[in-house]
Order: sequence, then C-alpha cells, then structure tokens
Amino acid sequence: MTGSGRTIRLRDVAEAAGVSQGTASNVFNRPEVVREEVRERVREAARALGYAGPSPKGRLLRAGKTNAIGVAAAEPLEYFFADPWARRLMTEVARACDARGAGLALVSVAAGQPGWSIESALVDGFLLRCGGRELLVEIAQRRGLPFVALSLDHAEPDVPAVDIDDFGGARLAARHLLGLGHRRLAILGIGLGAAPDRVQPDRVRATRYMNVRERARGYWAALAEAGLPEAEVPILAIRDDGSNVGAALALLFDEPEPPTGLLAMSDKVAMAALGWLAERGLAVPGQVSVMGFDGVPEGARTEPPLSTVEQPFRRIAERAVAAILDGPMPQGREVLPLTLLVRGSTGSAPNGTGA
Amino acid sequence: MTGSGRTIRLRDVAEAAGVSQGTASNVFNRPEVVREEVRERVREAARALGYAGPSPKGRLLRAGKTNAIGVAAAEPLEYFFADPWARRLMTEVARACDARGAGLALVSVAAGQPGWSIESALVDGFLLRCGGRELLVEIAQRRGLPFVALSLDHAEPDVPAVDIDDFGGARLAARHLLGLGHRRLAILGIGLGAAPDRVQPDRVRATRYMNVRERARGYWAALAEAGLPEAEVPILAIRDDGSNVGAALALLFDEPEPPTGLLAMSDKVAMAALGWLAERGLAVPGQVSVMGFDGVPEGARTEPPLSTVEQPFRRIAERAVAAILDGPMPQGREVLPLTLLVRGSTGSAPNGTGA
DNA sequence: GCCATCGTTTGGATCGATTCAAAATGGCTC
DNA sequence: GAGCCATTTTGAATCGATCCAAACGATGGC
Repeated sequence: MTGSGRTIRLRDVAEAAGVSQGTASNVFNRPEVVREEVRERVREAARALGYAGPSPKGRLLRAGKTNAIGVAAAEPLEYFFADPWARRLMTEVARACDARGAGLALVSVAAGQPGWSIESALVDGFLLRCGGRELLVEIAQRRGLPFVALSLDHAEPDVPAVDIDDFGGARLAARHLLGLGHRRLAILGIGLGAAPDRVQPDRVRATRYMNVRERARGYWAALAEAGLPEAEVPILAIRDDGSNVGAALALLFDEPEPPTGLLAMSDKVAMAALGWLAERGLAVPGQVSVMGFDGVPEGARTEPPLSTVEQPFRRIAERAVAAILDGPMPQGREVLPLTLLVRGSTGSAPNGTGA
Repeated sequence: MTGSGRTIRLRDVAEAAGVSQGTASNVFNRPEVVREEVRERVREAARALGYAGPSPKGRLLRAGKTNAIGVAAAEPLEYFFADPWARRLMTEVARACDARGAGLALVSVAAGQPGWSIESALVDGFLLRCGGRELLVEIAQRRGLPFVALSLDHAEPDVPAVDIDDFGGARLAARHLLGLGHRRLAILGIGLGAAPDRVQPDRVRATRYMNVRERARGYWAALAEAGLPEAEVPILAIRDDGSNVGAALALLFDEPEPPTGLLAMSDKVAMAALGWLAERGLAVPGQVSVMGFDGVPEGARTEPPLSTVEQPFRRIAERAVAAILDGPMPQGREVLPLTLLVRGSTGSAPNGTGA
C-alpha cells in the first residue's frame, strides 16, 4: 500500500518524473503538446505514486469554473424531491444539465448559514426558485454569480427571470370551461390566507403573489369575454397544500345552485378537490368539471385524469440552464406560454344549468 | 457603480483598510479576536469596495471541505427526480443533509467525462447508487474521497456499503401471503432477461444481481417453511419497468389453476401487475393478492393500495450521510431490515384453492 | 525598572493546480 | 558551422483564501 501520510500533488509527480510542474500539468490537460516519451514517463510516475489526476480543488481556483449549476429554494432540500411541481421542473433541469455535461447542486436557504448556502455553494451560477421570496434574489446578487429567477414576483428589469404567462394560461383554462357551456363557475385560489373563506376580488388584487393576481386576471378576462361579471364567480381561499378544500367547497355545494365548473389555481388544489367531490358522490365531469393549473405528472393518474394548463417545464429549464452556462442572460422577465391539456376531468356542462 | 474590471480580493480589502491580510481574514472568520475598531474599519472597507465576503474558491483550497455530499448514479441526472425509488431515497438523503447543514450535489456517470463527474465533482464524499454497476465503486476509489455504496452487488470487506436485507424482506413478503392461506403463488422476478418467460430456479441462482438472488432465496425459504417446494412456484422474467408484465401473466392466468398470490420483486412490477389484473377483470384482493417490494410512495395511491415490504429509506440515508460527514464508515456491507406494510392488495386466499 | 502575560496584529508559508513568456532543443538549409 | 524555425520544456506568477509562529504594545506584579 502507498498509504503514507501526505496526499500526492502534481508537483510530486513532476519531481518523480524529473520534469517541471508545467509539463506534468500538460500531460494531463493537453497531452498532445508533450513528447511521447516524456508523457509516458510522467504517467508512469503518476501510477507509481498512486496519483489519480489533478485535484479539482486546485483546478477550480485557477480555472474558476466548477461546471455545476446550483438550484436554490427557500424550502428545505427535500422539497426538490418531494414536491410534485419542483420534481417536475427539476427533472427538466437535470435533463438540460446532462445535455451540457454540467453538474447539479441543490441549495436550501432554510437550512441556515453554516456549511452550504447560496453564499458558499461551489457552482457557476444559480437557478432561484423564489415563490414570493425575493430574499433569494438579494442573496444571489450579493454572491455575484449569474442567476436566473424562476417564479419571481416583481418583474424588475435588472433581475433576469424566466417565467410563465400566468394571465394567458388562466384565460386558456377558463375559456376551455366556458367553451364547454359552463356558466356557474368558481375559482379555487391560493395564497389568499388559511381560512376556507370566500374572498372578494379586491382581496385577490391586493395579494403579494403576482402569479395569483395574474391567474385571477386571466380567469376574469375569459369570463368577461363570455359576458360573466367577476362578482358572479366566487373565489375561495384554499391553502397551498389543498388541506382545507373540503371545508371551502362545502360552502358552495351546500347552496342551492352549486357551480358546475371549478377553476383551480394549482393542480395540487385541483386534485384535492377531485378527492372531495368523489367522497361527496359528485360525478366528474358529469356534474362538475375540474380544471387544474401547472401540469404536474400526478394529474395524469387521478380518477378521472385532470384537465389542466401545462407549464412549459422543458423550455423553462432549458432557457434558464442555457443562460447560466452560455448566456445570453434574459433581459428582465421572459415569459413562456402554457398549453391546454384536456384530459378527463372536464366535460360539457350538465343540461339546464345555463346562467 | 463599482463595476470596474477585476474582482475584489480579501487582499484588496485589507490594503484599503490598512491591515494585514491575516487580520482581514479574521474579521470574517473569527471576528471576536479582532479589536472592534479595526473590525469596523475592515467591514467598512469591504462595504465600500463591494466585497461580499471570502470567496468559497479560495477557502476550499485551503480548508479542504466543501460541505456538500455527492450522489452518483450510472443513470442520467433526471433519474434522481423521475424514478420513484430514487426519488424516495433522495428525499431522505436530502433530509439527512439538511439536518447537518450539508449540501447535495448530483452526479451522473452516464453523461460522459467533460465537466462534471465523480472525478471532478466538488464534494466531500459520495453516495453511490450502484445497481449491479460496480464500475462506480472503482471510479470512486480512484478519486480517493470517502464513499458509501448503496445497492452493491458484491459484498467486499473493503467497500463500505449500506444495504437492505433482501432475503429477510422477501421472506417477510412471502410469509404474509402464506399466512393468509395462499398456496398457489407465483414470483414476478426482475433482472432475469427481457422475454416474458417462465424461468427455472437455477437461472435465478445464476443471475449477476445479488438482490434478485437474495429475494428469491427469501421467498423460497418462506415457501419451504410452509412445505411448498420451490419447483411448484413459477418464476416469471419481468422487465424492470414492468412493460411485459401482461404477456408474462397471461402465461399463468390462461392455465386452469392460476395463482392466487403474486410476489413481485419490485413495487413497479407489482403496480404494473395490478393494472393488468384490473384490465382483465380479476378482483384484487378477492381473486388475486399482490405483494410488492420496496415501499415507494406511489404504492399508497394505487387501487387497491399496494401491500409491500418497505425499505428503511430514512435509516439508509441517515446512516450513509452520517458516515460521509462524521464517520465512522461502515465496515463492509451493513444491512438494514425491511418492514411489512399491509395495505389493500392482499387478502385471504379465495376458498377452495388449497394446494 | 524588569519581566511575564495577555490581547492583537503581522508576514509569510501553504493549499494544488494552470498559464504563459522565455529558454532550450533539435532538425534543416545554405 | 551559422542561422532559422518549429517543437518542447522550464520557471515563476497567479488564483483567493487560511493558518500559525513570531512580533508588538500595553498592563500588572514584584
């Protein structure tokens, strides 16, 4: 065994082979410039000393590139694997990194300062998953590495961001339901508080989450096209995890004329609604149609499969990863369109339910 | 704007503040040893120059620790997010890293050499997800960083590994079905080739995948306890992704006396079997009981929910992460037990089906 | 007034490589 | 054999920090 004390450095190999450090370096990085005989001698020495090649540490310092990109979120690290939306996006981010031979590092801001953070992660740039948390942007700016914000609330021209057209996506969703003849609709809103309340449009307009505001605007725009005033379409405050969807829906379905179409601001909430409707014995889409938002893979496996508007996960990931790795950076906030995904949870409005 | 050409180094700050570099370093790392007046002067200078703190690059070289652990697999990077088993394990790995303030980096060996690989990743150690691929171990050994192998085939004393008790888990699964009175069983084996064949026990004993061999041994052991010779229990070769499960099961269920209990070597295969049985109109667990293996979260959401033996994902992750970060390393292959998870897909054997 | 002590600060070595201008080498021509 | 050019090799600077032994200045005890 060679297991002596110190680790072997390039310099040791060079000495053992009787060449300069520069030449030894070339043997590993640009072998073609080194004469064959010397090259072999150095390789031999390396083998004899158990030297596996230049250490990434030293190389990093000199070359500056780590060849990895970091993805940061305010949530704990598990979030990247456990949350359906994050998972879906990360799958595409991973694919994009793979295609470019880049590595992928995960960073959580929740964890606290020690060890590993946006300030300390060894990466070439960041993707910031900031839902309402502009904090991440601030930290990343301080770090000084290139970054792209992913679900940014304030569109500022000097913050590069790749995002989705929430307004257009929501309008697409609402138009789909309206096109099927639905006139009694309800919106399942997120980010509007924890109580299963019915909330007023003004409250929605005042929320700090831009995507929530925009999605609502999109729904309303489609409703207006169909001649429906926004006041006629109740908005419920659902928790992000959908845990209070039952209590909220009960508010509507205990009334004499319950909605025939539900516009959920996320697939998660839509899926929770599907569960409650099944429990309650309401047929989907026979009695009630349910429309999601996001396009997470889980939606394909519900009963019935969830109709939704799908985020362009692949394009988002590719654009963001490309920006970090090769530029050019987005100038301000770039938005990408969503696509309508009609599956089984939406159908024609039941007869005799017109407005 | 300060945006001049060069980036600001600690040395620049020290100079600007009129102190030595050592003192400046202390201001950021051990502020308590620096006199307050000096400390403030340095901080002031840093602020004025737009210096955000010591760069991780330089620090790494000197201190040696990156505070991140790498997880490597032979599959492309997406695998970590897309595959149910990997996802489940990674959730726990992420949790364990979070708890210790460590970062998480993903490495794929498939990607190819350039850029980011086991050889070049900036991490403190590796978790190796090597299903049959001992190649990863070899590469990691060459790299010289601590590592723990996660589903290792050959138990060698000098390769630290954390693994599961495949034999015990399989025996648990089979005992469960036997305890419910099932006597006509079949094994849905993986890693036995791509054809939907019925294979002989000797072929199973000869496969290169240790976990497959061990699971089979576990099933057989339980069968022996119940007085059933292994020859009476057919073994089918199912593809890992379960895509040929229908063709394989048809072989059995077209016979006069089809099995009443299915022992699948993975949840993925079990879930595929569930799908086929539903299509074929066979009641689960009324006519056929299905037993999985792994305990992936998806199994909880099938119809009916899948009974299975669950891997101790959390313990595996915690043990492996702890080993890398704080030692001590496992001596050879440590195995952890699985637990029986009875859900809805298993029930008493139908009447009159005794052996 | 001398010396030991304590709290701060300094300077330089070190971590492990890459890079590049300059020097050495070798082959060829005239 | 001098001169020239192309190919290799060298040596030192550089990347950005941390660490540590030594120096320094102020204080207090005897």
